[in-house]
Amino acid sequence: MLKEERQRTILNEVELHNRVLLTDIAERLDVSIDTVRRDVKELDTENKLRKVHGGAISLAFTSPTAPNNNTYALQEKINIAEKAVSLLKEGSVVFIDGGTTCLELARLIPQRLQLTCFTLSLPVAMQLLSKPNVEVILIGGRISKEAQIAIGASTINELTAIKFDYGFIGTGYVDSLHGLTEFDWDIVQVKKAVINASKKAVLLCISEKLNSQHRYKTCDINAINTMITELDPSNNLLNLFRNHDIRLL
Amino acid sequence: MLKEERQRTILNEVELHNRVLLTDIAERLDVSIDTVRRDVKELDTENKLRKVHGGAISLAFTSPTAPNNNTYALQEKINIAEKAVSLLKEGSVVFIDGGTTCLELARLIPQRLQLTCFTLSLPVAMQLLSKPNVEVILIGGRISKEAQIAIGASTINELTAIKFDYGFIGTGYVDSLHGLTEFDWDIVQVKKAVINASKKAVLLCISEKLNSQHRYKTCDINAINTMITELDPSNNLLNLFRNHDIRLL
DNA sequence: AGAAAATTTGCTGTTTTATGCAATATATTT
DNA sequence: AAATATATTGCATAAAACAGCAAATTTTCT
Repeated sequence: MLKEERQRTILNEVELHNRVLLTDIAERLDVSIDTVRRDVKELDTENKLRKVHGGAISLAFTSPTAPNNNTYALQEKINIAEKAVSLLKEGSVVFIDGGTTCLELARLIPQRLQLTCFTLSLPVAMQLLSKPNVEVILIGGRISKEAQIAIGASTINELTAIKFDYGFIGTGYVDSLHGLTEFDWDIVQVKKAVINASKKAVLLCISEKLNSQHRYKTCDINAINTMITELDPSNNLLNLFRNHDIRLL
Repeated sequence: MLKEERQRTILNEVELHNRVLLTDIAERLDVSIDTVRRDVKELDTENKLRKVHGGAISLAFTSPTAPNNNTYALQEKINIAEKAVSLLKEGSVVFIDGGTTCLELARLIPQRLQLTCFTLSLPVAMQLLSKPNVEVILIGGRISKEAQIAIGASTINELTAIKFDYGFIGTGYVDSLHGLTEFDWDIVQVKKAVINASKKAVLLCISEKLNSQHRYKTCDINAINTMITELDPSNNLLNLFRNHDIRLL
């Protein structure tokens, strides 16, 4: 195995799980601990990760951007984000919504993938700044303090002039019958606009939210092209969604 | 578990609940109390939190000045920001530029002051989110990775439709003769638009930048209404600016 | 292709760091 | 003041980092 490959593997591991142990990775790659240590040292001096006693941690872990350790159900969300990343193709023009799941998606975009990403979300935009090959376009507007995204008429207006290859969106609540719903009216308005502006709308949603609903409706479930949960697509919990014309991932 | 992970967890806990008990966290992390104690001690000397008898508390808890990291010439910038804050009046509609000085201004806006703040800067917008009485409006656009602000035609276009009471701006270089100049052309374009959109343009600038210049020109010094440095307005270094019709603060 | 040079890798012994434990001291509470 | 909880110190152990060296591999050059 080439040094490059090894270092790539280490980096992937770090980006994915925020950390690695030298011993683990040495065993997995079947090289001596010294080699791994040297690799990590190099990657550290290249500022690709941060070497610490016993292993290495992601830069995101230390830097101001996203010290996301208290995200609820982080593992599930990472799982979802990984599936979403697999949809991305070189040169795609995509929209990434706010919320912790979408933030994970932003975080897991591979360094070398060239993309144009639109977003309404401040944290997502911040996260994307660390991706050298991603052009970041923030759609501005009045900022919602809780959701940390742009909302309001001017925002919606801007959205009408764009078409995304994929719109990756989250939702507060989802139900096979009542579709996507939210607690907040303003948020529903921008989400509607996003879905309209997306050739394909991809819903990222942890299974815990399935079969829940709230006051304001964003769209019918049919408006969603692909739905990603942390579950296996064949899981029984998804049966109700299988009837609709939705791709499950 | 790596030491850094542990410390991260402790920090999160502190930031979240403003305090932790050493015994609690030791049990949760399944390490000895000594280890936690040592971690907390380290974090304390790094000024990430404050160690107290039996546990640790958040910095925000002790000092009103938030946990600021490693800004260059921070004290000067705080000084400038404080003067700028004194210009703010209840209900003002202002623009706040990017850069560390302006970020300090955003940070120092009093909690109870009611304002409408426009900005192009992601960090400034994030900072403003913690101000309950500030309406934050982010002007969107293509995001400059280095400057972390929105740039480009659509951004400039949006700026033409607004008038701010005050536009608080920074600059890369300033000179009494050559005016405000920058290293980056795109940035000059948006700054021009901001100055146009401001009834009064207020320049925030540490004295170190006085009498320096660069390639692209933002505006003449006369376009600036008020100039704030960390120096006393009577300081000799400001003599060259006194001739112009500028208010020094 | 084959030799020489440069790089990479694994191994050795040594040094440093991290952690837990116990004894003692200090602070806090009742 | 006594009882309890928390801090400090020194020490022992294990794990990890480091430095130097030699074997193995890759690259470069003829």
